[in-house]
Amino acid sequence: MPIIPLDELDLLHTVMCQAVGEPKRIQILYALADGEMNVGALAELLATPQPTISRHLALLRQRGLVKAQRDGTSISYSLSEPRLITVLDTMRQILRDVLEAQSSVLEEC
Amino acid sequence: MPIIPLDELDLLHTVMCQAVGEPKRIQILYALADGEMNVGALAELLATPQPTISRHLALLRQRGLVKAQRDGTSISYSLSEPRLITVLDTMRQILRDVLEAQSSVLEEC
DNA sequence: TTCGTCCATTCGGATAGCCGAATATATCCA
DNA sequence: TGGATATATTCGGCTATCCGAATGGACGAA
Repeated sequence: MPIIPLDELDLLHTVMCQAVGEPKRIQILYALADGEMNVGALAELLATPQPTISRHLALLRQRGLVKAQRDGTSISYSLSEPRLITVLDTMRQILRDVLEAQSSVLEEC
Repeated sequence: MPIIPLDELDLLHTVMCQAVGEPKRIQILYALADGEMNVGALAELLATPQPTISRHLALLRQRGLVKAQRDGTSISYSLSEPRLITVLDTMRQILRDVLEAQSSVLEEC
């Protein structure tokens, strides 16, 4: 396989990897996997201040991973890329296997 | 779906997401997808100083995502989780579709 | 044992990302 | 219009992470 250009990997990192590079954002993505939800509901469900939720949503929205739809005075967010949940589920499965294979993985972290 | 505990998501983030949270590390993982390689070869292939490569490899090794095997005076690294490449390929596909669907995704980043 | 090679680690400075608090914007209703 | 609700943005400070340079440690050959 040829080396993938660093430009493409930078883009992959910026758009996809950085998006899941924060636990709270992963939590938001999983919450939206159950269906669209507005900002206030997300803030309450995740027990997180509303500006924090809005900032994370703005980042995900700029990357095209979630969609926003205004509904009166509130705004509902939904996943625009459900495959992202598949990716996260696969990573969770890998995580389980890695932890099982080497239960001392995190001793140095 | 119930909320995934924040503890598990923290672990997922620390072990998996953070591992791919740096373009150079993604490049290393793809290089190792073609077969095991030692540190010097990686440094040359990726045109990167050896200490930088070693630091990234140490992080991946601590998380159980690559394996190290000493061979005389050099050390060969290989993927211990080839599924990680599948995950990255899926993210690249999602990236392509997202960019196609919304070619101005990155205008605000 | 000593040197040369390969790899790992440490240190300091710089940068990027996150959060809380405060503030701004937008929509609806009276 | 004016006020109330819902969401977005900005600002300052903090922490985490990266890199380059220098150093340290391990192995093999002579």
